[in-house]
Amino acid sequence: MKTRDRIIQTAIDLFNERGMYKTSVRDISQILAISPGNLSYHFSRKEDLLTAILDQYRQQNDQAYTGYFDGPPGLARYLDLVAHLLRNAYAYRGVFLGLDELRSVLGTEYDYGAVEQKRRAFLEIILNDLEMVGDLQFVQVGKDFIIDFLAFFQRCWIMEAMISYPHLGESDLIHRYMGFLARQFMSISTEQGQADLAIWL
Amino acid sequence: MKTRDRIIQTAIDLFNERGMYKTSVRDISQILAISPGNLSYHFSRKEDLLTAILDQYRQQNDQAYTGYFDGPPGLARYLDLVAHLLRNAYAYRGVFLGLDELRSVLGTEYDYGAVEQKRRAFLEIILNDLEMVGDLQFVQVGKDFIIDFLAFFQRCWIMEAMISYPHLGESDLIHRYMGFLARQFMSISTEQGQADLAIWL
DNA sequence: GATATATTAGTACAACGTACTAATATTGTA
DNA sequence: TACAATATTAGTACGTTGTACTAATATATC
Repeated sequence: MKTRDRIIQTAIDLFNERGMYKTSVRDISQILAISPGNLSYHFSRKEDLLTAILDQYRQQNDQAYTGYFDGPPGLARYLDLVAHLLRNAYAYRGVFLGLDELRSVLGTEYDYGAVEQKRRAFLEIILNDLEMVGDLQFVQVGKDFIIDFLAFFQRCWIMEAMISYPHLGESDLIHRYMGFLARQFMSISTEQGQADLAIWL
Repeated sequence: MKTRDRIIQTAIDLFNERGMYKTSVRDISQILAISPGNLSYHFSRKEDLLTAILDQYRQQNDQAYTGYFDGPPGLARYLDLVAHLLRNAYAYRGVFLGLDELRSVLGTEYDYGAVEQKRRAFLEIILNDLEMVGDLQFVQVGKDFIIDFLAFFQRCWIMEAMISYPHLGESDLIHRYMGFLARQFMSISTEQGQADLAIWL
């Protein structure tokens, strides 16, 4: 394993354990038994390390999405996708709690408006498909609202989870928040779709 | 105005402008034209300053709640309360983005589980009242889910707002997120209640 | 096998949070 | 008013942080 990748992995671990602002670059280099200068060579700024971690996270998220789009649409498969995304976010939870530092990275490195647009476009396609196959119906609650809700939910659940339920482990959190999501979907599911919600309720 | 209060106010301003982790105690003391040692006298740790700011925030929030409970229950009045809470959170937005540092303060200084319980108890009372006066009905969507939703929404909206819509000002954000909330309430509002939602849609 | 490049260690520096001491203001009491 | 006790202030010092820099070593390329 290359030093660069070992740095990233160690950083993720420490961020999850202690939080970002309580993890120094010297902590990371000490655990890896390399010099601070070495780490500084691979990531001259701490923000560069953050960017690399975010890239890795996004890549894994994208894989999950393409995996979903490779198969037939269906509420059960979509919920599995979301659960996958939640697990992925949990694996990087330490980074998302560093919102403050994250923001300055996002502001400079990423065109966040574009990312947001892309995410919403995906959601619209998915919801349209689920409507088409007869799992969802948007009569009482509008599609636009559900898109807003899902974007909000996927962005923020991990922060609320770490603040409100810091004692819970991964599986408990996934169960709780998937249950929350499933209850929202109750309001827009057909009888056929509600069968897929059952396992999360 | 006492030095202690001036420090708090300046800190809030700088946190909102630059973010917490880009605001040093020396920045604050320089703006106030006092020595770092003076600031260190009032708040020996930066976390103490954070705690003081959070106390002030909570106090203003509590006032808003008691103001609501002093009057008759009603969906319109409740939405005004929420809008008030959102505006208050916006005023302290810089602090909430410092989630990482915030968490270590919350973990030590506050019994956050208790705060959470209290908030949910308030929400339950409010929703019961609104059901009683005939503004809400929980047929399609359960009351427990709405409580989860509101707790989630109130905790996290400001973070999503600062990430996704950093260019928007206070009134635009309030309008957007109150609209979001109102659309969720559509699913649980009676015809009578829907009249109160109109101004936020 | 020589040269160029990539990687590493070691160190230095400014800025940070914070602790400490000495000086000055303010307050309470006779 | 005068004096003691306390509260507040300024100034400074210390260890840690992110980061930049140089010199040394490993690896790759021809």
